[in-house]
Amino acid sequence: MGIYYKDQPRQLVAVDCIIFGFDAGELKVLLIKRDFEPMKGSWSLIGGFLNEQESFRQSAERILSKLTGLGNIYLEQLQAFGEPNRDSEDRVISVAYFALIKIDEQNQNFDYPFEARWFSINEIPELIFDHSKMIQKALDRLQFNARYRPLGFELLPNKFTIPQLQQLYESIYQQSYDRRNFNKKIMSMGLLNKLDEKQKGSSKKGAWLYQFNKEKYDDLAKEGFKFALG
Amino acid sequence: MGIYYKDQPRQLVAVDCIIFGFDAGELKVLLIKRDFEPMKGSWSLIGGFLNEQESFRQSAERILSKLTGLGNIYLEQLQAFGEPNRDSEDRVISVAYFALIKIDEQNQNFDYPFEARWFSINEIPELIFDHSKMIQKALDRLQFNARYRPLGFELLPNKFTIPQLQQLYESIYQQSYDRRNFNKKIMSMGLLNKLDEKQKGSSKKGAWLYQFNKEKYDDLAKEGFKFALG
DNA sequence: GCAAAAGTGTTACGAATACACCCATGA
DNA sequence: TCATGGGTGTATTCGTAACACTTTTGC
Repeated sequence: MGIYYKDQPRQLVAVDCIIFGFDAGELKVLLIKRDFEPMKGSWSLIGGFLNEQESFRQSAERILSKLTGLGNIYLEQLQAFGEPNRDSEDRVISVAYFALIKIDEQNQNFDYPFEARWFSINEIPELIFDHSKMIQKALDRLQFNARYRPLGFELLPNKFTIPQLQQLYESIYQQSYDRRNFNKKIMSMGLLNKLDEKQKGSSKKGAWLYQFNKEKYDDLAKEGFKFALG
Repeated sequence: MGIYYKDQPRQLVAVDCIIFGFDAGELKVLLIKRDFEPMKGSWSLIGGFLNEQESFRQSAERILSKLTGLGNIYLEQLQAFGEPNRDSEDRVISVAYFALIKIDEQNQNFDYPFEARWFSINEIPELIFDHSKMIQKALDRLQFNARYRPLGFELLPNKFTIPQLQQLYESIYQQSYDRRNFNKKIMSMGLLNKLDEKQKGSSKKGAWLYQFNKEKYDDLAKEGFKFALG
């Protein structure tokens, strides 16, 4: 505790998380029904106040891990939101993080007192405060970054098929791509390891499974390789 | 003033500005010798505490306008920095903005009690706290964004020559480009208005002056045009 | 045997690269 | 007249875009 800053104002600081997932061919956002006042019962991003002695990222990880039970999630700071009246109750600065998570059957049991639900990005309900704006900004950032960085793989299961990857990009950019060209492009990067397994279910023929080779990407990136897709 | 958040901790919140400029063929950052404790006399970014009832952007504008006397500057939030011990005195959250300014002869008289100086990005001195990291992040962001958005023009005078624009990109990306190809590329976008004036001084022949046509860019961008340079 | 999704190859076009000479002018 | 930086065109290469048929298999 110092002396030089003692007359400066202090603010409430929160961390809010925009959690993206990909499921059933659609890009989705995880929202909760808020379980505390003000605005209890309204749809909201998940968030919480920053603890003393905790970094923003640690705070985001704590919040995410409490809700989803997952660790090791892709997390990136979006930006800070600080309009003086953004919260109806009192001035609260919010640092927004966006998270990309791999949805699968196992991790759909959220630890939350009220409801927690995935919403397609085309069907976001009305949200409290400036949370809609946060989602919009997060989506802009995801669209901008996923084009030039291999973020998409964070939203797919560890093993995925090319048609899944294509669907993902189509849902991020809300447009469709030619199958042959998409295939050629992603394959020409040499960043996918083909496995000896097929995924059935989505079709009778089944599609080959692949894994993203992060090590290879890191090596190539060091030498100036520029990922581009979408 | 509400009741629901009354037991939450409050933090000191500051805004720091990374000010980029382009001069003498080099990308530069404006730094100050800090005029208050702690770390008085050390090189630092310019910043200040967030006032009550002031947004981050307003705060950044206030800080910038006090130092440079300039308004209407390109400003973009970089991110918030919040490591608990980033400031030696007390916990201070800092929201960093990066600013792109058009350096010219008129605006070199800074209103600052100590020294304020432009440093080439290759010769940044030792800075207080995490300010070096902030500059590094800002530079990464500038490099990433300037490639796909017409940010470069914010660093050039209103009227500029193609060789100046090329030098700017060369200094941002620390590499050189072929004159003919650079020319062709920027011209093919159709975003520059050629003026009927030449700029002498840098050469005997003189180079034609151009202006960036922001309206045209905005129109094209709406229709999906993707700026790419560098 | 047929419906539904997966897989694949070729051609055409446009963008990026590599490269060299002339121009205007001040000294 | 010459040194300095400004301006420009073409050929080649590479990546992107357009396009249709065959394969597998569950029903």
